[in-house]
Amino acid sequence: MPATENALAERLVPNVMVAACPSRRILSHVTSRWGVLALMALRGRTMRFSALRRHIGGVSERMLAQTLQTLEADGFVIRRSFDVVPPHVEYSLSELGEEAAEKVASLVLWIEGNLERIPGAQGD
Amino acid sequence: MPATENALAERLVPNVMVAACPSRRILSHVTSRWGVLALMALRGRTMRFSALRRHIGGVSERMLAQTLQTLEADGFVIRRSFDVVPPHVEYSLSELGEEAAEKVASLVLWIEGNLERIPGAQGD
DNA sequence: GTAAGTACATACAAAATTGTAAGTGTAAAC
DNA sequence: GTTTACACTTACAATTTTGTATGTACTTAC
Repeated sequence: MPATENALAERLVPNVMVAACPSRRILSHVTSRWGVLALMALRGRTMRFSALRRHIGGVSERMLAQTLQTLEADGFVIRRSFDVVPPHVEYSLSELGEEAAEKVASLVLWIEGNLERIPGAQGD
Repeated sequence: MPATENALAERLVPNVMVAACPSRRILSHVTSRWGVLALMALRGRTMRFSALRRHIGGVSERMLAQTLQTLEADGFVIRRSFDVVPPHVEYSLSELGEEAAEKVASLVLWIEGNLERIPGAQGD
C-alpha cells in the first residue's frame, strides 16, 4: 500500500497514539490542569468569571482566562459578554462541551469516589 | 459549625475543587500527557517497555519510564521484571488501573470519534 | 473619599515539564 | 568483531507552564 493511503487513513480515523494527530491537542486542552476543573464547574450551569475563579480552588486570574479562551476556541465553552460597567461576562458549555465534560466528570468522580482504594493517594 | 468539621468533611468527601485535596494529584497523574496514553495502551493487555515506547508515538524513554513509575506508585500499573539478560520487563494494569483506564478511554474515544465536530480541531 | 468588585491584559520571573545525549552490561544476530 | 536490542538512569539544556504584580475604567458601598 502506498504512503498516500496511510495519510488518508490517519485523516479518516483519528488516533491519539499518533504524535501528529489533532486529537492530541484537543486531549491536552481538555485534560489540562485547569481545563478539567473548568469543564467540571460549568456542567449544566452558567457562571461568571469571578464565580468560576472562587469555585476552582487555587486558579489564578491569568490561568483561568487563558484556559477559558482555549476551551472557547475549541468550541467547548460559550462566552457571553454584556456591555455594562462593571463588566459582566457569562460562561457556559456548548452541547459539545457538555458531552466532553460528561466524560471528564466520569473520570473525576471515579477518582473522588475511589480515593481510599488508591495507594498513591494515601498518607504523604 | 467549627473549623474541625470542615477539615473532617474534606477528608470524608474528596473534592477536586479544593486545591489541597489529594484527588488533584491523582488526577494530574492520570491526565498527564503520557499518563493518558500509557493507560490507554495497557488496557486489557500486557506490554514490554520497548513495545509501549513504539506504540505511544513521540514518547521518550525518559518520559515513559517516569510516567510508568508514577502510575505504579499510585497503584494503577503493575511491573513484572524477569531476571534475565537482556532485561525483560512486563507492564500491565491492576484492577484499579483498568477501572481508571476505562474512564480515560471513554474520554479519548469520544474525542477521536467527534474530532470533526470540534471546531478547534479543524484546519489550524 | 477610600476601598472593593468586575473581567480581563500584559510584562516579567519562577518553576515545572520535557527532551537530548550518553552510559550500563550482556547476548544474539550479522 | 561490530551492531542491535533490552530497560532503564543520569546530567544537562531547552521549552513550556504557571504565578505575581500591575494596570484599566467605572461603579457601588461605606
